[in-house]
Amino acid sequence: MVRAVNADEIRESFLSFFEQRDHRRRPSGSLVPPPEDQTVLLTTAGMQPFKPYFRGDQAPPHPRLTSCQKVFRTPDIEEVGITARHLTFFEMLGNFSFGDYFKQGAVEFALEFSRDVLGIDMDDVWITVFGGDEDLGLGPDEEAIACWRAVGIPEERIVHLGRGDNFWQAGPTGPCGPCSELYLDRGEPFGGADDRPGDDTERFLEFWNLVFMQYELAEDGSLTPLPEQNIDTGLGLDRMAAILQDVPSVYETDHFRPLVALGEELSGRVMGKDPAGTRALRILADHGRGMSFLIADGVVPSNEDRGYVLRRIMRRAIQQGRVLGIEGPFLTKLADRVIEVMGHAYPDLEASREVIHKWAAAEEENFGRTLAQGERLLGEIVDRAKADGTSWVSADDAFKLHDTFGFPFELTQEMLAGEGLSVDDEGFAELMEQARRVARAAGKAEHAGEADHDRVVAFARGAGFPSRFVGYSDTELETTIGAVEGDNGRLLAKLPDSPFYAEGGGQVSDTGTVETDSGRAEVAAVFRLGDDQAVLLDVTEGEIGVGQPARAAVDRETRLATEANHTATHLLHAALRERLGAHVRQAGSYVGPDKLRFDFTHGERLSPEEVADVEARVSEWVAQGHPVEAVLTSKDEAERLGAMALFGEKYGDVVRMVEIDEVSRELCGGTHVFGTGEVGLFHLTAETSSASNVRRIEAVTGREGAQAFRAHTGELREIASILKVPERDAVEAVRKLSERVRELSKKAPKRDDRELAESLVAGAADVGGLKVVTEVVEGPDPKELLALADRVRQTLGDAAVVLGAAVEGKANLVATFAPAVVERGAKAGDVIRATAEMVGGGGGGRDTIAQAGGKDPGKLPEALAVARAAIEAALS
RNA sequence: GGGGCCAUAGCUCAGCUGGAAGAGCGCCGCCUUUGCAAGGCGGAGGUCGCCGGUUCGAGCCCGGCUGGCUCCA
Repeated sequence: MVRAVNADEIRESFLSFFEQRDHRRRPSGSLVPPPEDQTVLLTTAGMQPFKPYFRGDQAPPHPRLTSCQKVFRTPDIEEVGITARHLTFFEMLGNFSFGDYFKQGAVEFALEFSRDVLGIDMDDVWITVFGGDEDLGLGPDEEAIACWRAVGIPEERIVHLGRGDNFWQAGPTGPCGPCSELYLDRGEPFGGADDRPGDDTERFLEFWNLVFMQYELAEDGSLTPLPEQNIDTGLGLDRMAAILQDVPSVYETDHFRPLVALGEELSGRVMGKDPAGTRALRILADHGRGMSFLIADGVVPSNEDRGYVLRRIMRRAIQQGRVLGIEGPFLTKLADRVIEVMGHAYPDLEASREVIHKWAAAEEENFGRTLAQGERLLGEIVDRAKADGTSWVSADDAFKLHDTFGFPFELTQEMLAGEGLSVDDEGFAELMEQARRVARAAGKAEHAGEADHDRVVAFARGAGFPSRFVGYSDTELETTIGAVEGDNGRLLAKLPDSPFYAEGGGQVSDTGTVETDSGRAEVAAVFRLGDDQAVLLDVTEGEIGVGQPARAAVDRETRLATEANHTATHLLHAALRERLGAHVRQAGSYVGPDKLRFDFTHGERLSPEEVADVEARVSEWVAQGHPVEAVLTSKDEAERLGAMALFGEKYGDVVRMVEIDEVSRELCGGTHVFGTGEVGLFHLTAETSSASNVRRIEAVTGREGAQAFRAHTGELREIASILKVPERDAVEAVRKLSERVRELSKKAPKRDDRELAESLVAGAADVGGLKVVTEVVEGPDPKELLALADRVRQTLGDAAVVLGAAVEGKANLVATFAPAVVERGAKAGDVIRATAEMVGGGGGGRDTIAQAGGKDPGKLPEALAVARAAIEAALS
């Protein structure tokens, strides 16, 4: 190797290399994809933020781009720590061409950078190319082969691989193309003499993937050439660092060594000594990075979606910490170490330190509870197994522990081993696979609306002109019907200028009307297509045709209500951050004319005080009448001003920032009122949760708020009038009333049944030396009846007492037998059942005490005669 | 998007085939002790999450709602 290079230098030299070759450098996008991209949970490739450019939805700012992109991949999570190169989180360097240079250019750049900048000996580099595929109807990628040969790679080091390895596609349809990879041959110590790239051995290390996007894959599997050919490449920073630093694994590079060292310091273990410890130390390092970066991008540990991905790596890290024998919490230390190593390259990370600490500590505590519960349950399972004398625990038990209670299987195994027990691993794996299958099958049924969306996109493209949204300033305007297409009795239309807001950023689409000289239509839907849009019209009168001049008008009242809610959403967001802390981040929202719903990251339910404070703060800002203004600015400038970016920041140099003077700045494409005063009455209607660590607030404003206020006032007035107190005293009055009710029911004069009891005692019969009472009494409810029977029996000593009473048209029966009676063969349960039958009911209980009831109180005397007979029969 | 589970005293949880709501810890009072920790005795504390159904009777069975935990996609 020419020289050892640290990872930061590799990153910088890559970006500047391509910058010097007319590529524009772009910062890494968030790990959280923008909301428009529903196809992935997390950013998994360098090209992902550029998807709109690759798809042609949006023009790239420059035909050549280069970036170092944060990516997170979970499919290989099980491999992490076991192999020398698998990671969940890593940085992907890439150069991109949009209709500019193609295979030859990409190959030349890759060669030049590898050889001249990285100093890699090209004699050690092997190339793989797409070798053809019958299903696709494609032969080997001769063009790529020619390119490589042109730069001097000999034929024997160009390996043909199949569709699985060297053909790239993002999904079942869409842009795709062959790819070509660069491998470094590390020689025989790392593998056999016959090994080839693509074999899964350590000898050949893949370090750069060049994707040649040149086809569009249709649903029927056919390929059509793309009008513009694109280049997308990916070079894994950490793998390259391992190569250049001449270390056997990515974990020994300068980006990882300090992280592994932390684990070593905390545990006293050493990487490379034993497989389990090595794996654990590596997992700590990898997951520590992933955790820190995910949280910095606004993800919180949760039971859903990307939050679940985060929770999983956090819990795996905690678990591995236990394997290492680390005492106490350590995730915050791990995060600090990650920030130390990466913070200068990613200032967001440094800025998010406190938030990362908060969630790390919270998750450790949370998982601690889960583990404690699991340990208790497992203890019970162990006790049961020991009592049964088996040495075996069923897969069902272990799976339930994992699936329902979140207790790691690994821990189950370990704890059982400590008790000399074993568990059915295979059965467990099977149950696991079964659960996966079920979940996958269930997930399939989604994506129903996508065909519709595709059709709308096709229509919009076919129209040949974009629709400009002018609704920020104009809600009514003269335009023309640019294009139409029938759609199930409705009309899909495109307006060159449209006042209608298309759903986005949580805000719902506008409603309104479109009128021409020949017809009138209601806007049924507005489709957002990147910066473009299309409207769905319900024609209510006459006809509407292409080319007609038209008047488009937004339903102002609805729009205004929506805008009030949107501005209130920003106020709410600001108030929550102020009151609860900077960890509060928007996690989804709904802004409609009827209400607003705001989801945000926060660990626990809001206390009544917090809710009241937040509500008061928002109302204060409303009353102060702050101006609201939207400004177009650069992303950097917005960031400098401290604007809150929504999750999944959008690319593009120009961003729209909504500024509420002195209160908040947020990047936001929605429409707002001009001043906070227009929000009117802000009223919080609900505080719930939508996933763990995500709270949901619903609120109303303006007219709806006033409506809620009137309703509540009405109710309060009614309460006050019922209580006959002034409104302001209603709460106190209710409190007193409630206390009084409580006192009264407590002190309620217990029926004085002493006399009744005495007379029953006096009337007791003697059956074979035991006292027997079977009587109908007046009045008592079941509880009192029981108390009475108890008193009688206790006075009599060894006695059998059966009492009946009629209450509210029903018969109640109770039997209480002294142990001596039971010993002689009379059981309260049996007697009461026979007795209850007479009154058309049933009953039961224990040998000494039993209850019953029936629907026919008139038959009580006969029933008690039956009881008497039954007791006598049993005792004789 | 799908599955599993939970909700009983301030906390952690028992509660059997439906038949008188419990334990441990915590809290209050008294006793013991030089003090503390601990111990002894006594006590307060409950809408069994909410609504409905089945039943003579529901903490327990059934349905719905709400809240929470958890696994998978």
